Amino acid sequence: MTKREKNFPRMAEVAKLAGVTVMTVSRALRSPAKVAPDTLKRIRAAIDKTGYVPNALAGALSAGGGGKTITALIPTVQHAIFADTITGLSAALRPEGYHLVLGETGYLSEEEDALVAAFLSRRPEGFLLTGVTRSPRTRDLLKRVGVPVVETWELTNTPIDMVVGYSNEKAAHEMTVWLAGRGYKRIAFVSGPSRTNERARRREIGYRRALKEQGLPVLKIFTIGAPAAPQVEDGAAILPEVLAEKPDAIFFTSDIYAVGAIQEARRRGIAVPKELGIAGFHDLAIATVIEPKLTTVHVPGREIGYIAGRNILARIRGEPAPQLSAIPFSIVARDSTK
Amino acid sequence: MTKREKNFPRMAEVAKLAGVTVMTVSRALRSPAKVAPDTLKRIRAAIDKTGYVPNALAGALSAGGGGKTITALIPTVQHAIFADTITGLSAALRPEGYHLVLGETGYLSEEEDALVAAFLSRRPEGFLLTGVTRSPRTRDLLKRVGVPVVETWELTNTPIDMVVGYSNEKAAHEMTVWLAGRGYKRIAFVSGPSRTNERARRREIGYRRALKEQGLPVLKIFTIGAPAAPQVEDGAAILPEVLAEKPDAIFFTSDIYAVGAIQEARRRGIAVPKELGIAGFHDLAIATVIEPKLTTVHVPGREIGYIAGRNILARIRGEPAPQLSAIPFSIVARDSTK
DNA sequence: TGGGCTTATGTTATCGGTAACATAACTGAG
DNA sequence: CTCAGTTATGTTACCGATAACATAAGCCCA
Repeated sequence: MTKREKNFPRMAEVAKLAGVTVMTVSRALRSPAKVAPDTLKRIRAAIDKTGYVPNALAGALSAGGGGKTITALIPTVQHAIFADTITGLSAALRPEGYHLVLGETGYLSEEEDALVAAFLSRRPEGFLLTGVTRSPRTRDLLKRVGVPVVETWELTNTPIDMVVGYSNEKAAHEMTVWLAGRGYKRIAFVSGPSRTNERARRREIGYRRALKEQGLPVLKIFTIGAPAAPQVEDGAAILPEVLAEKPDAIFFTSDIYAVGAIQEARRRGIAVPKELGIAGFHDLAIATVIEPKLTTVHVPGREIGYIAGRNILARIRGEPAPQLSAIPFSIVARDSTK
Repeated sequence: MTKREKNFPRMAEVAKLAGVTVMTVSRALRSPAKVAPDTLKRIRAAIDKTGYVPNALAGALSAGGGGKTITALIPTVQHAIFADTITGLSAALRPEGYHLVLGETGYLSEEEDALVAAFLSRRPEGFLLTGVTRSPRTRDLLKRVGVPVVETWELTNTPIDMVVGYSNEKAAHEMTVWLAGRGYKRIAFVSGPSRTNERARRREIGYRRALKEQGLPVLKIFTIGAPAAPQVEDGAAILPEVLAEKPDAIFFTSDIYAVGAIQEARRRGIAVPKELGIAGFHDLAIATVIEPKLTTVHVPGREIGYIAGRNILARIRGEPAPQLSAIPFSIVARDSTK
């Protein structure tokens, strides 16, 4: 790649073909009303002929703005809830002509730091980040440059800029209380990799608080290790250990684990929900495919993405946008609990 | 956004702070070996102090290249197979410092045309496209600009540039033959929205060819209408109509439909696979969650993305890359067929 | 000790556009 | 008929960086 773009025609070529200067072509593209109809026609024809596509990089540089892109950093698209978020965001962005640049952090905080810096160099006009816990360095950087930032999937009173999400603690609390209300006494909790996943951590806090309030025993808490997208097998593998605690219900921080556990319970001849209640989190598609259908917490992945997108766009336009948007979750009672 | 970027510090500020010209800063960043160790230290300090992040837009413009981005256009991230492709692509790109710009076409060809043009303005260095059928306008445009393009999820002898995928026709053919081999005589076929989904179309062709070869009757072919990501309910809803054809097996173009059908069959008291065999396509996670576990065609979503990424990068570097990469699929026999 | 070579840094032009101002041609009212 | 106001287009400077070339020290060996 030396000093000239591949085969992209430039505005200058269009201009020459139409017998005008580049400025007139530029105007024809961004404010056609200011160009004589006849000239406009010639320019349009020239654009067609050359297959000209404006260079947004150059345009943005000159206009002094960003490139009409929003950057989203999520742990992985493999997880349906984040895919939902992306779809929601994408839906918010499209009508305004904004593009989505996607980065996967693999649940790794260092990776997020690296990606923020790297993506910043592309001068996005906004950021969607997952979670609310991050390195001070990244916080500072983002604050300093003053780009609209939405943190998602959790709430906090001290966002970098804005938050869109729900309280994972409250959600887990609510589910635990609900389970207690169904008569379960020994409710176990199986967490995702809490070291790298703050959402899992908050859920554990909510679970503990609920047990204390209800006067129920806190059983040994199990944590699934791998900092990656959850796998059904993980849930199956951990079930035996959890059973050693003699729980009458198990609350998993992900439907995926819960499904694995149900399958494993079936293999072991344990009746769900008769002998053992099982609850998940997220309300994924598999929750209604597994038999018995899974009791879980429905979380609004798509709305989070959409609202986040709307808020970022509002900020860009200089309109007011809420610092905190709480999106409601809900308990979905199905057949895996009594 | 007037004439100056928000709060992003510029190289000039770093330069002043370090007591050098911008050129020296630029060098410190891209070829530090050419800068005196002492100067380098001062520059690094200045960068830290200012929180400077290079403006890749300007850099790319000047260097005459693209912005180290690859654009991927997929129907939707909602569908796990495309999420897989994205993950694979992302994995290939990351080590080389390339960024991924994502567009969702919603299975709409016109949307794809619009997105290709829009994304082209960002001067990506490569494109990943889904499928091999597209408007001549888009084909021409992409050919003309000479950007590396990989078309995916199908094969063709006349790609715009490169293809990475497998033959959907062959895959469906193989599954149909396999079903015939298990003794099924009246094999029905339920297609996804074939008007907007060429993959579904090709699978139908494979299915028909197999039946003809096996001397089996072609039953009425059912097509699920909505041009969107498949839903479990669609499969359940269509089952009664399909049953009117008295099939002894049904081959769905997606696991998602197949799962819905299995659930509906259970509701109706039809024994799967005893009275009715059911097969899907894609080998999604739900295929092993549903009971009986689903017989399906395993397709290599992640590999497709990864290989596509590798090929694009090879092209960018001027290395040879295969015009056609066939990635193997496989039949996965489980319990939903006899 | 001086000219050739290396090393470190600066200068100038340029990437492909757009903002702001300048100018030329045309319009219409007094 | 003239001059102000409009409309259509051109000129110049600049966005933030990098390539290519230029220059100034420092170094070495004959």
